[in-house]
Amino acid sequence: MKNMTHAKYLEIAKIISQRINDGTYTSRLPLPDQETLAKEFGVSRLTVKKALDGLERQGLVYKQSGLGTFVSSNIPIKSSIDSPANMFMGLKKQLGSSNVKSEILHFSVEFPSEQIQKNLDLKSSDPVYDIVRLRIVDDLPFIIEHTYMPVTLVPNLNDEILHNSIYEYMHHTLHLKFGHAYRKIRAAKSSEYDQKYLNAKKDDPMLELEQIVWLTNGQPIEYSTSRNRYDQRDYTVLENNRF
Amino acid sequence: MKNMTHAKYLEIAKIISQRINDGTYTSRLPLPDQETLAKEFGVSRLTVKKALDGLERQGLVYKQSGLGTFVSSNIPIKSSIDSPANMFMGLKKQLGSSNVKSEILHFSVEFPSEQIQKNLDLKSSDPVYDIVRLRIVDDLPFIIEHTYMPVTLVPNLNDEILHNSIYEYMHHTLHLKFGHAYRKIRAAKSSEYDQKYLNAKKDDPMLELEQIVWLTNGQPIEYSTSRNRYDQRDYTVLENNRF
DNA sequence: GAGTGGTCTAGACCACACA
DNA sequence: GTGTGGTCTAGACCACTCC
Repeated sequence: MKNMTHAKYLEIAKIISQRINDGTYTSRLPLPDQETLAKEFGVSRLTVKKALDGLERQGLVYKQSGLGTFVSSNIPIKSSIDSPANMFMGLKKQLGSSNVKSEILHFSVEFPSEQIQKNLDLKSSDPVYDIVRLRIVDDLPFIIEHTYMPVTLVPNLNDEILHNSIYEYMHHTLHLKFGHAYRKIRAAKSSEYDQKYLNAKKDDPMLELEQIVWLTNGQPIEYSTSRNRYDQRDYTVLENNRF
Repeated sequence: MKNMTHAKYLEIAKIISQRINDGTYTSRLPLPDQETLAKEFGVSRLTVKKALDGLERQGLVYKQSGLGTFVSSNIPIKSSIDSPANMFMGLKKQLGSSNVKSEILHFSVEFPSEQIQKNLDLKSSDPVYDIVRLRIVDDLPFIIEHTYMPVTLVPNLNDEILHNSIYEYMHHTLHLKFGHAYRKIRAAKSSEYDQKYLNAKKDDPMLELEQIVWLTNGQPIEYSTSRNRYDQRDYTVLENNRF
């Protein structure tokens, strides 16, 4: 079947990445060559290459023309407060089984300001949600998210969804698919809001993420800023020199 | 010629991205379909697709199966202090024609600490450079970079190179090629160093980038931390939901 | 020379959007 | 149905690395 979601190259990438995880292929050593893998999986060499290209962009392997494909070495500076900046998921999914709750600090529908019109490509007559949530992880205040979304693209948003996961609602109920995002990461001084809800001290630096997220059809779906205390989270980027 | 650096798909991607820049293809409108582009460039459809895949990962276009390929809309929250976190280049190249100078605050060769051994995958007997530079842009202090590099991989480093561009030396003289990097971005309190050299006030937050960079052959080439004042720079990530 | 990954083609079929 | 992008193949040749 040539279905996108069951594409052979995705299956093969999954299998190979499992083999890297379970130690079948080990760090700094070469994988079997592409022809051999193609025979094993009963596909053409190009399909194997496509799988390996993806894994290379994700940093799991690297290739050297004329030599082979190798498993990347482990990353020694990973830590528990690392949070991938290159992901499309809500806090709940990102933190796995952790206990994530949300307190709604503000929830309204408004006509958008000029800046929000620009950021979400809207007319002044297109209403937007204006949402401020305090996300609480393991009963400790963790992050303040201020989110704007067009009402027409995300109908019927309500308190219950806000207390759980907006992302899950968008994906599983509305079947919206995220395409790309532009994220900006900066340091900032703590505001009264930060001090009140995140227990930040007056001279505690804050880490802020500002982003616009687009759907696969090119429409902006979200403009938001998220702030956390400097000692509770950092953002990581895995970058790759491939086209 | 089937040379990597003159690959057809790279040429085509370059031409298409120029056409996006000069307005031949405009925002939110479809490009010619892949078959038409293939005929125009005298290549197979797959080669055109490969070019478009790359441009899509870079956020310049987005594709919709069954509909076409479209030019992404402009990003309305770009600002002058934005600095792409997903790039392999030194300050000089990144800031273009700007006036970048470097003051050497520290330069020594040492045996690596345990942490540095881990970060650069070295033995305790492999010497490393320990470099601290203050980067000055348009005569204003901008960023403090603390860099460790293995001596064997970057021989003959000297004051003159440090005053100019280490990256240029690595690329053009040593012909080293960067493969991937893991970067960590965090907020921090200002240190005495920051206050002395970057004119940070005591309660000014700092933005810190910590990174490991690997060559295309899997060897770690650099471990570094860079700090700037919160009001002088932010990092941006363009992220993409593609494999 | 032998073995590896990189590029490219021509052709085929599938999935999806829209009329 | 028509037109779009997505996947996949078999085969070819090239560039690079090591022996």
